[in-house]
Amino acid sequence: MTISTKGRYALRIMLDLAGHIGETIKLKDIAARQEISEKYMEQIIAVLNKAGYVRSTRGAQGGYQLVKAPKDYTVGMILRLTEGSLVPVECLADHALPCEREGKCATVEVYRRIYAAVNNVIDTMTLQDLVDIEHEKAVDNYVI
Amino acid sequence: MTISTKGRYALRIMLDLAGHIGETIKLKDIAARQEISEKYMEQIIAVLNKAGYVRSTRGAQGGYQLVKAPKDYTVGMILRLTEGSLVPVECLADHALPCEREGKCATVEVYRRIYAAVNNVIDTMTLQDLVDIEHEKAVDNYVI
DNA sequence: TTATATCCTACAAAGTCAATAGGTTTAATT
DNA sequence: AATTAAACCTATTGACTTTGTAGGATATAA
Repeated sequence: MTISTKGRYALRIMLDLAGHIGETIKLKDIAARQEISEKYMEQIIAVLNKAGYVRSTRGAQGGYQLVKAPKDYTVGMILRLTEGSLVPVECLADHALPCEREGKCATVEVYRRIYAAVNNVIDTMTLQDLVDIEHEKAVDNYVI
Repeated sequence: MTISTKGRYALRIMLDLAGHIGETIKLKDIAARQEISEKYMEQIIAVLNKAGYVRSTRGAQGGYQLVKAPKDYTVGMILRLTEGSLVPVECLADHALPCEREGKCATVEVYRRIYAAVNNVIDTMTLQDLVDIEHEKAVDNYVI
């Protein structure tokens, strides 16, 4: 039931960019701030780029920026893109071959509910929510 | 985010036993009904046995039975036992080493909510619920 | 005593994860 | 024009996990 580094890093990359709206940010800087291997991040941001979630500028002084506003990216969009489907069992996937146990399998109801609960969380949180949480945490740190 | 066969098979084994209360059921029969490798099931039911979720009877005419009533086993108990913790990220585990990013990491809030949502589902469903769902499905099949 | 069942441990094939490595292309700067 | 800095692309690899298989040892009913 774990979310892999790929999806988690993707979320942190997007959140980092969301914290620098209007700027073009180099991977090297994100890698330094987030303490993630730059080479590995290249592969992850390539996916975000191809999906049109970020825009890249090549060459010296190049980098990345978000295409849309942070509120326009749900956590679900980012995780699904990078993790693939978040189904707890294969038979719930869109492309799944029909399962012959379907008509009598009671346990699938467990997985349906888990899936719905997870989707509900990730589809109702946006990058902007994470930016806000980050700011609250920064304030907390200052006060304490 | 997938639940492995180990946890899924454990749930099906427990549900199978829940459908035969008062009887001592051989693994061979469960394996046949559930279409799961008997040898693999041995390993899974050994975990359930050691945890005291089932009682075994050795020798000829032996087998397994539930120790308690189906309503007394939550899905969560069974999945956690066989899958291990269901945390979406390691840092949320009980035994986790403190994360140095804790104070500023906003994304962990996503995982906290996912974890809570999953726990809510699996801790509010019992084996008895699954038995009931199975019966409903059987009725549906008859009507159609 | 035989048949039948659980119990135990080792092993292995296949797949996935999490990078690492090494280059190519593009574009700004000098 | 040459240099530098950045994104882009693709292959490979080590470690780990998953999903079983295999082969026997032990216990008990008939």
